[in-house]
Amino acid sequence: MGRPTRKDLILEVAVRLFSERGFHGTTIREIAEAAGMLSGSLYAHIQTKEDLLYEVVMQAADRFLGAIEPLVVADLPAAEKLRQAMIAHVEVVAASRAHATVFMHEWKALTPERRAEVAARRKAYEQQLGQILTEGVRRGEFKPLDERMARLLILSAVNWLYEWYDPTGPLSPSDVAERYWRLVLEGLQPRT
Amino acid sequence: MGRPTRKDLILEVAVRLFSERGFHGTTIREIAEAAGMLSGSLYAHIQTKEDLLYEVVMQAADRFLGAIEPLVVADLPAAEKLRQAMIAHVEVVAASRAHATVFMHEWKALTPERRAEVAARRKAYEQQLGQILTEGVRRGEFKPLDERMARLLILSAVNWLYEWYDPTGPLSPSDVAERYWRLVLEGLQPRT
DNA sequence: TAGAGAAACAAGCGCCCGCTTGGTTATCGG
DNA sequence: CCGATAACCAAGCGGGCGCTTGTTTCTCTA
Repeated sequence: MGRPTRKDLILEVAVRLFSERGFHGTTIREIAEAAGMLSGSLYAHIQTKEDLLYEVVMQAADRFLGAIEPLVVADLPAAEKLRQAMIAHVEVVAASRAHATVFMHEWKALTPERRAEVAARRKAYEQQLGQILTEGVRRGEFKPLDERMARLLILSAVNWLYEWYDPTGPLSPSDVAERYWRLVLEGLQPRT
Repeated sequence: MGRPTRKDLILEVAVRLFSERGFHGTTIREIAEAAGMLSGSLYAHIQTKEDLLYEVVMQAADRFLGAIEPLVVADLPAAEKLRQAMIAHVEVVAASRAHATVFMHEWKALTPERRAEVAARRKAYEQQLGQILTEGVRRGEFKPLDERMARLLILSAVNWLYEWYDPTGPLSPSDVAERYWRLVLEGLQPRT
């Protein structure tokens, strides 16, 4: 964790531009200019443009996975695990919204091998979430439910955050997560 | 109506390629080849590459809006309106998954004027959904709730469909919509 | 303060981009 | 079977793309 290197600066600039214009919509010259240099100078720090995308996407994957992994094995009720997992996820989006955007939108621009690598991380994340749900059903904390659809509903909610969540707005990450969590647990219907 | 024109063929090819590789990741020459002609021949039918994107995105917007609009004014309970709106939305995704993908991913590649036009359609759609929710709360069909967050939860679920839903799989559009609808209405928790 | 290593520049290569132009072919009603 | 019209081809323009090469400038330490 030393002070930021030039590479860090370039990655920071790249993730911002990729999130705004997409990978194919961003040129090496634009990245270089935003980093305060000419395009050729970039290549003292990177190999290819796609390497930049790969590093950004893997950084994002690590942040999301790192947020949920310690929770799954914790000794907590499933509903509480779910709550904390959602908070952690929103916090990652809040702290790295550009990363989240690139992670969701641009990973398909990677080469097949790297795309497969990212797909594996995605799957791992989904399985962690699925595990919380399965455990909750087994413990009787959740009703018997369509585990896949419930997982997809929650995943959709958190994966869509990058489209609208503004961390400078009135809702903190835990506000958002708590509200989603309540909605998902209790539903829209009044208790009869 | 009438039989498909060359323009229709080109749009069909374009939406497929845009959905697979993105707008900036697709070249005019690729579209032309997939349509069985050379790149110059395309320009007998279109003005610019971006016009193609615009037409595709507006087609998608019209399909989604056309699916929800007749429902909002119908004389039905709010929960039933919501159910039918979700079914209609999933059916649009099932029938036009490539359109849905381009609509969600590529509209930011449009010029500012056209992007604003699309944003207005999106907002209109969200307002229709919000209206159903507000009405449901007023009628006592839904508990008093955070209307914005409930709207975002449902929107996230249906807007994420293009990422995973396979219309050739075992779940029909109404299967998917019904399951989401039940989850959203009833929540994960067992009735105590 | 000399010199090494990191960082950036200047210039440009080969390629593909979106798009244009001028001419050729296929189709079909009269 | 002629002529109009739509559809397409062949060729290529100007420009921007990702990336390379050879040189210069900056910065820190010995």
